[in-house]
Order: sequence, then C-alpha cells, then structure tokens
Amino acid sequence: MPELPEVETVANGVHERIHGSRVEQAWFGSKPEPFKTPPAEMAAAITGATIDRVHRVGKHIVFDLTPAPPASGSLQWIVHLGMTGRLLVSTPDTPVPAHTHALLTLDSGRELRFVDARRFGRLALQRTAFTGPGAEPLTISADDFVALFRGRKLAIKSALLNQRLLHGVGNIYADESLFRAGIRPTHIAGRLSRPRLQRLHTELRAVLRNAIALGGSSVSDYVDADGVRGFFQLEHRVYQRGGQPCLVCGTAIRRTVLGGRSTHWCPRCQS
DNA sequence: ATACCGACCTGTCAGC
DNA sequence: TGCTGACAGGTCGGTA
Repeated sequence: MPELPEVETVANGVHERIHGSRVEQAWFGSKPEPFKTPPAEMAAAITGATIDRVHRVGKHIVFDLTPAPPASGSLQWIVHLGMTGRLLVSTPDTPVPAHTHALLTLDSGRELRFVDARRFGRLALQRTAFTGPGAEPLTISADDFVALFRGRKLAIKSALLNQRLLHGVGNIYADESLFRAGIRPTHIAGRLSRPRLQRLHTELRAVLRNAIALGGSSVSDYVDADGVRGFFQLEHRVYQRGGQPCLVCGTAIRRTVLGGRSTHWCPRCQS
C-alpha cells in the first residue's frame, strides 16, 4: 500500500505516540509469511526492550530499540508494510482487526498492532544499522540522482521503481513525478538528458514533500497510526485518472501497463 | 550485471 | 443475489 510519504506519515505518527515506551509482551501470529526473522526470536529480543525512536528508511519503518538487560548492543525492528500493511497504535479495548500478525503490549497501556490482509508485508530484526537498499530520494543530490540512470536501458519509470537505485518511490509517485517533469514513462532512462533528469529530481522531491505534508495518499485502505486517511490523492494529476482530461491540456490521460504495473500519463504533456 | 515476468496473498468492485 | 474475472500502493526469484 504505502510509498515513501505514507511510510513517513506512519513512522512519525507511531514515533509520537510510543517512543520511550517499554515492550511488556510481544505476540506474533503463527503464519510464516510476514516474518523474515522467526517469530520466537523476534519475541525474545523485543520483549522488555525500550522503543527509543521510530523512523523511515526507504519504504521501511525502523524501530530503534534498547534491549532489556542483560542483553546489549544495537537492535532494530524493521517493518515493511507491503501493499496492505497497517501499523496501528490502539487501546486494548479496541477490537483486534482480522489479519493481525503482531501485537506489542506497551507499558503505557497501549498496543502496537501490525495488520496485513494480503501478507506482503515483512517483519524482521536487525542487529546492525539499517541503511536500506538504495539512495534516499529526499536527500540525494542532483548530480548523484543523474548518475543513477547513466547507461540504463530500461524505461525511466521502471528505474524509478527499482529500490536498489532509489528507495521509497512506488507506482503513484513514479507516475506523478514523471507527469510533473514532462517525461514519458517509457523513455529509456539512460537516454534522458541531464537537464531533464535534473527536472525530474526537483519534481520528485517536491511531490514527495507535498504528499508528506498532506498525510500521504489514501487510494483504497491506507491509514496512519491512528487509522486516519491522508489527503494527497486529491492532488493526483494522472494516477488513476485514465480516460479523464489532463488538468493541464485537456487531452485524455492514458492508462497502459509498463513492467506489469498500471501506468498513467498524458500523451501531450509528456514527451 | 541487467532486464523482464510471473508468483506470492486476500479483498473489492464491475459486469453478467 | 451470486459468480467470475480484473485489479490493487510491493518485492522476490528464476530466466534470458
């Protein structure tokens, strides 16, 4: 479900509500799919730990933990929401939703719940500082951004979605940033001129920052840590607007499939 | 190394 | 009303 702005919104919301809390109990469901680390190992490491900070790296939510004594050393809990994952801070009297795969009981009296119907999300322990698979879109320099695509023979949209190049960009913000930069999604990444890539760098960061300010995009079931929807979907100019008139030139927005993902673009504004 | 495709899951919605 | 098929914000592993 979530791309960089949604993950950032969730991570910040969870941080505000639970940082400084101690985990009294950690429960993990038995279905193996959402766990990169075995559930018993995660429960043992997390129980008694203090949550110092919750932040975002790429599309991952990172919990910085201080382990319960006598354990020591660096410990992080990594949550990836996949397509439909939710991380909710609730009171114990709130009914536990279906498809809840993890539930942490905190000393503040609240609970942190990981809910994921489709089970594309992942939970894991990390013992060394997590840096993510690629570069960070909000802080990468224009020069480094341009260099990412040099010599690449795939479509620029596919390159934007490759998390090993740039982590955090998904289908919505790939389409929206390419529209705002006037670049057709099928354009071969390595053939784009430096000025056009610099424009994309500028527009991508702007659209991500704008979306963060609005709490992310709620296309179907995305909600933040309190279960509240975001508002950036009201700002989408091409995403899920196939067949509707372009807001700039009036031409019908096209919907095609690129790399197996639905792709939305204006045939007149994007060359 | 790079690029492409199907698989992984469940829920929802449009169409018949 | 109920069935079927298409589609969904993401990643991963196999193949060329």
